[in-house]
Amino acid sequence: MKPKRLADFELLMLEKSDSLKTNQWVYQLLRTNLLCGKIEPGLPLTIRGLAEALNVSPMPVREALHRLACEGAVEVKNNRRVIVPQMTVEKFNELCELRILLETHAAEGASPYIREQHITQLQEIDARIDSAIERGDSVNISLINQEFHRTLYSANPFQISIPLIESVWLQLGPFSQVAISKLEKTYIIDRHIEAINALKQHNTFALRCAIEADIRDGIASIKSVEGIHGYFKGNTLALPLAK
Amino acid sequence: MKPKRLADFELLMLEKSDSLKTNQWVYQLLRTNLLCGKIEPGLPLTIRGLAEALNVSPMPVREALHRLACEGAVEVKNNRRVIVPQMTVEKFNELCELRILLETHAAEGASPYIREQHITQLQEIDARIDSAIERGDSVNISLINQEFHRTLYSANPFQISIPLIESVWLQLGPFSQVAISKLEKTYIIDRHIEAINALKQHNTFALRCAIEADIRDGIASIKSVEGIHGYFKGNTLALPLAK
DNA sequence: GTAACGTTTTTGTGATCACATTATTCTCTC
DNA sequence: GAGAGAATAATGTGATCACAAAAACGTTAC
Repeated sequence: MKPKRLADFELLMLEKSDSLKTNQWVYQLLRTNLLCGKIEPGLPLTIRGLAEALNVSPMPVREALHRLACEGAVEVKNNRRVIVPQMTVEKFNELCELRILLETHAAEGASPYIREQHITQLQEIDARIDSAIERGDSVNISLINQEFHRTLYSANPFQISIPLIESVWLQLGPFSQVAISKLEKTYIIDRHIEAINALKQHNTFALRCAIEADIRDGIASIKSVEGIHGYFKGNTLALPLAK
Repeated sequence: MKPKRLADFELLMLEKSDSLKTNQWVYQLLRTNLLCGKIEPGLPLTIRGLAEALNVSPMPVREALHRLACEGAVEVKNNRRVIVPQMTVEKFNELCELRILLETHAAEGASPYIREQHITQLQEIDARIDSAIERGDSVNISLINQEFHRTLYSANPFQISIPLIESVWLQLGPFSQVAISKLEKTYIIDRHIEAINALKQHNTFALRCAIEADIRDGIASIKSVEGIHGYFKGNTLALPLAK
């Protein structure tokens, strides 16, 4: 079997607005594609290859890849090859624990700053998530879900943990998306509503619980995917590609 | 008063070994200087200026600065100017909380993997810290102290929170160092010994407590510095430069 | 047919240049 | 003398080129 190449992949394109610098456009495009699982784990990424695919010079791609490497979204091997990292069971569990640790903390820190406008904003985002679930649009479920969390934590004007949290998301993203896309039916208890209610009451403890439950639900969904173990690295089961 | 310029600063130099790529050398050099407080908060950093000071082309400096920005060590303003970020009271408190959150977690995760060799390694590092305290070498106290923590957490082979922790250190570093250098006498209860004892007994709870106490001691030292409020941004007190 | 070797191609890094944007400095006006 | 505006200098970004290291390929020997 021939190894997959970059050219074989359809990248999700974002149009480039003029206000956006080229390197930021490339960065966001790659980032989104990674989070959506469009670029699958193990695939080697080359500067020139991406530059050609995106019709830009190698320079902005170089910077974007370096930044993604710094955030843990891609992995630079000793050979200075850049690949999308593969997931192991241990890494997955640790990343989940870090999500809970950081996000419950961030939620607690945001709680005192929540105003009416935040509540309505969060409700609006939650409605969009429901709509995406309705359509079975797994990519947008993830993206809008992240928007919900980011909006909540950002209510704290002195927030500085969001970059750390986004780094964890980036490391979990590609794998989660691959797994979730195999899930026919997404059954969801709406923890976001629980969180919003906790915010209304300024009940910090209930908020922490809702956030933790939300994250754990997501983990449980992923773990419920049939044959999930085959998607982890270092497993002898057939990988999806070989099927 | 003329604003300080990059050229006015004596950079702590590191020799460049051949195995090290130029960009990594520049990165580590800048990183160390930031952690040591050699480059003071508020100072604007320019690519060409640093390139000239280090006798390299602008390209490796560009990459190093971008990476540092990604880690939060330097701040890119809207004007695309790069400066060493200034500390606020709120940011400082939040960073300290994050340190405790992440590092107690990392310590707990490392605990089951601790072997005899780790213990002796940690004891050796701790001895070097004592020696640095003896000499009053505040720069090395910080650097070796970080080595202690990093070594401990790295015992866990599935460790992935260290990059996050290092990011927090980088954000705290410049400010802490400036503050600590004003501290004549560093009185230290050796929490590291407490941590090592907890490790020997595989007492995870005691380990968490020792790590948290160690971090809180450091915070208390900084807060005990006379006139510390003057070093925070947005304060009308005279900054050390104007003294 | 398979493994080892040498050649060719590809890749990342560093350097240099061009350009648009932003600071800085100088000059003119009041 | 001080402030507004224009001219000049400096800066970050993107593009292109040169080079060394690494991967991919084809060839040869067994």
